[in-house]
Amino acid sequence: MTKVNKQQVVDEALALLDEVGLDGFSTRRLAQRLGVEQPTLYWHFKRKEDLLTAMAEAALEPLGAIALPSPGDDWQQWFIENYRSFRRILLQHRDGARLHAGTFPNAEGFDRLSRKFAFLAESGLPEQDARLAMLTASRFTIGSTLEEQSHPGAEVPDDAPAIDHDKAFEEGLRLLVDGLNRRH
Amino acid sequence: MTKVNKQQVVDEALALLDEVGLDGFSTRRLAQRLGVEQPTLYWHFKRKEDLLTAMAEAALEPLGAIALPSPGDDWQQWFIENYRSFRRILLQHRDGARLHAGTFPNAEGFDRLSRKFAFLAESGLPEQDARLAMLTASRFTIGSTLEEQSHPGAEVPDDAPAIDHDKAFEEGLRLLVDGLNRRH
DNA sequence: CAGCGAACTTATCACCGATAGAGTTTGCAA
DNA sequence: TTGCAAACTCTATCGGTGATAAGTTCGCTG
Repeated sequence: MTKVNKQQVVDEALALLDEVGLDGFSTRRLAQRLGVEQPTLYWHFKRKEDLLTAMAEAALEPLGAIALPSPGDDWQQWFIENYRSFRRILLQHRDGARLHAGTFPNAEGFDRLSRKFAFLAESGLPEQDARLAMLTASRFTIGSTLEEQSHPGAEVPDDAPAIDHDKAFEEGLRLLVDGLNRRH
Repeated sequence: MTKVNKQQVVDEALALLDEVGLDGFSTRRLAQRLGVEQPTLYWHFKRKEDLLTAMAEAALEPLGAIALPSPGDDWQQWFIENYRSFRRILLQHRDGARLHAGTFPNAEGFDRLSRKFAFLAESGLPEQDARLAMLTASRFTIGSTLEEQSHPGAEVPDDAPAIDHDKAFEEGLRLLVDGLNRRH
């Protein structure tokens, strides 16, 4: 009788996700990986969705290890680097964007969010602009990573515009910052 | 033996989608709605995913009815109105953003896309900026609508920042245009 | 009428998320 | 040390899902 705890379940779940993708992800496969019968998972998580939520939070955890901005920092540089990190973390796991999309920030994430907002405000940005920029950049990032992780199979049908995702994202962020700059 | 054609299937499928959402959408429910047995659908579409693709294209069809820009038009106004329309169409159906995400533009959509791009270029925007702006706005729109259509059930947990989606989208677009303007 | 293909049916598969309820292990208290 | 309760896992089973195979009917064309 192998015993597992929540943390093990979530860790193994993310590993399974990387192997089979979100569509191939099932409680049965996960249970097999853990050397446990499938209904066992339902003791740890009431519904599959709860497990997915825990996975999404765990996947986003590296974001907590990134230093928050300090009052002296250059806000533009920080802004870009912040969403660059966000993107990198979403891309860390297969279907990471889909997994994350439609998730509420937990209490900790909320706190970090308000601190970032305060930093931008202290850097001279009007509150409204700061809030807007963060929301816009966040949605842009999610939209970008989501598209980037879609259709990883079927190659672009021949005509192939072949987007350079890294470049497109960097320049998109730059465009947002330019917009902020125009408003001084 | 009721007979159905592809168009009927897609139409009824979109109606069903609006009722039950993408997660509740099954071939059995759709078949019942059409007065037909479930495997019948597999004569019209080889896989469920093919049906979903057809649905996504049909849902986007109203976009084809929107006039393309004319050489004399104001590019800023057109740009904003274009993505405003895109958003409105994605919001037209329940889970419309999820349905659309990860879809390739078909030949017709591709043609329209290149015409829009040409219009921006003729309006004086550098090609690179035009391409970048369209890509960025598109991903921002998808990210926004996706978030907007998520968690339509569970109310924001109490602290409720209560985002005004319309306003957030409009201002996000404006920010992008401002960024373009800063580059003249 | 004969025949042929398009459209639909019945039957069935393997898999999925989820629940019920009984069994086992663990830790702590009497 | 015994005993009990909580933590954890098991077996068995449910209804639902996407998909396939093989047979049947419809409608047109020769």
